[in-house]
Amino acid sequence: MTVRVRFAPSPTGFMHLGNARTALFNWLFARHHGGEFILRIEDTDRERHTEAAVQVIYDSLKWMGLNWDGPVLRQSERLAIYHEVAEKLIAEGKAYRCNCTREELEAKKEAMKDTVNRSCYDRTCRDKNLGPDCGTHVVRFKMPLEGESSFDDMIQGKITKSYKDLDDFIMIRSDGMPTYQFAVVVDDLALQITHVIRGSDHIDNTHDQIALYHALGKEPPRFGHAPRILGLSKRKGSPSVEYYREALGLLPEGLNNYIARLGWSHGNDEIFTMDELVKAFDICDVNQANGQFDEEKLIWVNEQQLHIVPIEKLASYVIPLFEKAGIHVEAGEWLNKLLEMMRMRAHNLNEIVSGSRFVFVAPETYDEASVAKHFNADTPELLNALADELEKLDNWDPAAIEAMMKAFAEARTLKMGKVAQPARTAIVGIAQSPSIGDTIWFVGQKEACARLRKAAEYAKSLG
RNA sequence: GGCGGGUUCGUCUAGUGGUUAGGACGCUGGCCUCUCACGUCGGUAACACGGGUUCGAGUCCCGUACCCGCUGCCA
Repeated sequence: MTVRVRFAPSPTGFMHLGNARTALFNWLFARHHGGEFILRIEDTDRERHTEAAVQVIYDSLKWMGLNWDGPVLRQSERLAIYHEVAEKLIAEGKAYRCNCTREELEAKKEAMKDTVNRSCYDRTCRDKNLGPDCGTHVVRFKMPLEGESSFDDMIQGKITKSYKDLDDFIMIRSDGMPTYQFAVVVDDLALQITHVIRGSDHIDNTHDQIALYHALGKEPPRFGHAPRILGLSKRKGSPSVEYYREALGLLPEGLNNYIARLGWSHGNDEIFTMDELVKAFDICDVNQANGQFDEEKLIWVNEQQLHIVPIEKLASYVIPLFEKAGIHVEAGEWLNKLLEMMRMRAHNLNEIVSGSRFVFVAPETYDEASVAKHFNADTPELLNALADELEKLDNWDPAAIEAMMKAFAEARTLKMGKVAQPARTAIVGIAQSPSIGDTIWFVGQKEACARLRKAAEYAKSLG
């Protein structure tokens, strides 16, 4: 039997990190077992979903690299099937029509308020055998009254619940739309889903769903309920893939790696490529306990991925960000070299762009602290002399530039820092940049000399 | 309230009856060094609590506390 799993989000307009992890776990499970990963849009709540919201799901999944198999299923397009199944269950006495009004239900609930178990519908209509002509009505599932429901969760272990705590839940609403609880079973059956991996907030629903499978004479799939991610408040904007991607300059590999490790582990391993994740992922190794989201660690994991992704891939991530910053770059050897230089000192994609800016744009101002620390009365002469030397250099190469500067410093009995730091400030605008040879090399001979001379003028103006 | 789950450093976690309770993030000290970083070597800090079972319990059982979820004609 080939493994078939699905990710079934409802289109809310953004991809919540918790949902993203559910998608990842499903995808990893499918790829690990050579199975299929199906995408289904849960849009039975017609008020809430829009096409733009559906597009967000596609975009986020694509960015994360979680490609799905086959066509996307839309619940809203399958109304007829739900009714067919509901009618069949009614005919078999396994479901029934209920014309209790919302007001009546509300009143009953209010009356039951102080009783021991106030959570269930009182089953007024259960044995009335109401026909389709009973007015406005819903269709309810006829839950067994005695015994207990139990299933072996791939993550949580054995979970048991007594039928007396289970409700005659609604399958079809009075407006004819199926409820999630009902549609999910019909759809998972139609898609021949073998394993359902979802958030632990669905644990209690599972008993209802299994009862439905039994009523339909079908074998339920295996379930795996992943713990929740805590601490994703809306405080900093919506806790979504889109938000963190931009705010933190994430690589998909970084997000995936972090999110996978939150609630799942593989010995002491921390950093995984996507291939390694697929190989190592086992749903049984997922934790039962909820986990606290830790942005600091996300940042660190992302940084580690920044260090190891193939350089061409890194280039493809970063080129659009450069464009956005008004800097045009093209893929190629030169860009790769720049990225190799920057990736180790940047913590994320955004910092690669901001840290590389000096290569393309001359500083307009000089950082105050850097000037205070590295510029003095000798600086104009020093920078001009250095520019002279640089101009004479006919071997334009980072190592040669550095060697020249070392010799330059030595000739003046200065330490390297006394030359490199003023030069760096002059060229970058701040005394922080990659190694001085690389820094100058990337700026280019002519431009570097110009910046040195310009800074010399500036230093002179300081008096 | 009822029901279902959970509980190892601040955080993510390893651990499946005998360990100096390990790793990672963070924080912190040193080294490296032309700066910023990277890296590297150290330090910091945990078995929620109370009862059992056992020669021996973070590991098994029970209770308490706390946390999460469900209790919708939301998904």
